[in-house]
Amino acid sequence: MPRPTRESYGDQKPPFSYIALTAMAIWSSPERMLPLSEIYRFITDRFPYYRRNTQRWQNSLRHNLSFNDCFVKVPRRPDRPGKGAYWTLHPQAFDMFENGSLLRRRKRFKLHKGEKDSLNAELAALASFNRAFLARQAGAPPAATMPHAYGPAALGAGVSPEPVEAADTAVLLPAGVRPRRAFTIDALLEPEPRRTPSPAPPRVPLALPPPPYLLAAQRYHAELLAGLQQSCLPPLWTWRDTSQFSHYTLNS
DNA sequence: AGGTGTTTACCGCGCC
DNA sequence: GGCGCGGTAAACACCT
Repeated sequence: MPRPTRESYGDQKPPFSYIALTAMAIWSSPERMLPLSEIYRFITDRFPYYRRNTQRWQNSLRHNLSFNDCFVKVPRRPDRPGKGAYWTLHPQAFDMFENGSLLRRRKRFKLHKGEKDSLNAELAALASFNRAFLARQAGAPPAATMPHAYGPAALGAGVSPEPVEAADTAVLLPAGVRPRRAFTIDALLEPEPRRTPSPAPPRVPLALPPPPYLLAAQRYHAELLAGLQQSCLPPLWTWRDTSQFSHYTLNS
């Protein structure tokens, strides 16, 4: 039997779940993260079936994004304003699909409470970090330092979820994870101690050199994403181009 | 206002 | 029959 291709679906419903479709969209993006509108666009571009009844399936898709721990909502960078956050995949969610087949899901991906709490704390901290930068940019009085003192290292996979008390706010942190640097605006504004170039440079070159706090925000964001995604692309998932999604598996 | 995100509830299906 | 998963509907809150 010939292997079905992307094109062969035509107006037929593709055999992929919303989770698989969303994973495809995220995987196929250069930064491995997309805003909701881009996920929609990926799907409607490739699968004509989803150009109809958009309200129905988009509601389902949003439900999946929120409901499944395999999807992680990453706050926008301050220099990329817009509606909604970016969505990416949790690094530990990669064995979700059997042999990389997007048709077969092994098991539902669920984070333990501790892991979920520390991830949420990290992301919430990034969001407030971004807000503080924007406030500074707007000329507001110097924004207070963040109440937490930890960095993106907390996102590493496979860490134990043992809770740790943070400064003035109880924040769950994986034990044994040392913050790369203090999570304060001032600390982040300091020159990088010794670091390779940022893994996620801005796609569009800026006309003017961005102010230091913006660079710091970008750096922090890149660090966080690197922590999230470095384990996202094991050799099994050799990446070529999105045409591979015309097959059922990513690594066939 | 409309898009985005969260949550709850219900149903159908396949598997054990 | 119970359970897990996927799909759908819907209500609601929040944000741009």
